[in-house]
Amino acid sequence: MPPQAIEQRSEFIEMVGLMVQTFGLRRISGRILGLLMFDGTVLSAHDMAEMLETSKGSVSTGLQELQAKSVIHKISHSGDRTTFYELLDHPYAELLTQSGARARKSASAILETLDVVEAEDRERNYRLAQFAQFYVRIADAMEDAGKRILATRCL
Amino acid sequence: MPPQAIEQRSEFIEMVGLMVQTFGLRRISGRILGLLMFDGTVLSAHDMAEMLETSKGSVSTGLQELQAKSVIHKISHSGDRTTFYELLDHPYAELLTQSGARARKSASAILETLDVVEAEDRERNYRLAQFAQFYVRIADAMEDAGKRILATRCL
DNA sequence: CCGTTTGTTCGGTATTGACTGAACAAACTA
DNA sequence: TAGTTTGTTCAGTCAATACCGAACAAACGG
Repeated sequence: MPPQAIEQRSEFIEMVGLMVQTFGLRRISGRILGLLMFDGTVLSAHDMAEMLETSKGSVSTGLQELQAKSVIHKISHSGDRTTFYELLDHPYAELLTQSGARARKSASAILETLDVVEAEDRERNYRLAQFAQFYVRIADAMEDAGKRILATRCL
Repeated sequence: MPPQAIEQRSEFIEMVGLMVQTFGLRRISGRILGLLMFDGTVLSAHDMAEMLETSKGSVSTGLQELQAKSVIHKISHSGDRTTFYELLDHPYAELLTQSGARARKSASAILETLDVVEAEDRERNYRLAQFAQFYVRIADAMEDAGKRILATRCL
């Protein structure tokens, strides 16, 4: 790989590391994701730690996080004690689904307050309901986006 | 206000404080937002600091943040040196628009990498394009949700 | 002008949480 | 069984950053 390409790869990996933080993922998880996306290979935790110049511990927790979010999964070959990891087919749809679920949870938490509070203040009821609606909209939007990604992917 | 209601109010305020962190807002900003939503009143920075039992400095930066996000705006009455703040009519739509814009920026950053990298690796091109698509979908979804909120609000 | 009230700025502090690395565990080979 | 490779856990460290509060600024009344 020419030095310029190495630079591009490393920049991409770092960029993904920063970007995924929006979804509550660690930077290390994003860097692993970036590595897998850029190289398109199946990799062991050991190799990742070397390639990303980081500790095995960080990689281990990052891999756990990415598995919990259904972004990657394990692969094992018979006669080889190493476990490898690769990107799943629909890595992003799952992220969206989970973000949507979180938003829906926020919405119901607000509605719960609305239930508990005395109903006499109409304006407050309206404000809280609107706020809950806000989160419902986000949840819907996330789930829709997830479905759309699945749909286009299957073409 | 009965002690139970005070407890409910305070719980709601703290909850909003935590929830808005998803949007990259400070906790203090969310607490201010929660206060304005629950009470529905126009408040000065001084009063907020007292009510939230926090420093004036924190409130000041929180108010700046909320103004930057177009969630609240200043109000001044003639013959009164105090500046008050109140919720805007469409506080959440703007948050969504801005989140959408950020997602769109991520998408174009990925596409930029796609441009720079040698085009020979078809599979990589596909993976990166899919990743960019992911962010485009999110951006679209956020903007749609924003528009829908504006639409329902105007009924 | 001085005192008072209101609000901002900014250096210092405290807290959160991601990362490290060493110790441990597990799985395989010789 | 000892040795090697691979991976996880967890206590400790470090860095990022939200918050505090003191000093400052601005706006007004007396």
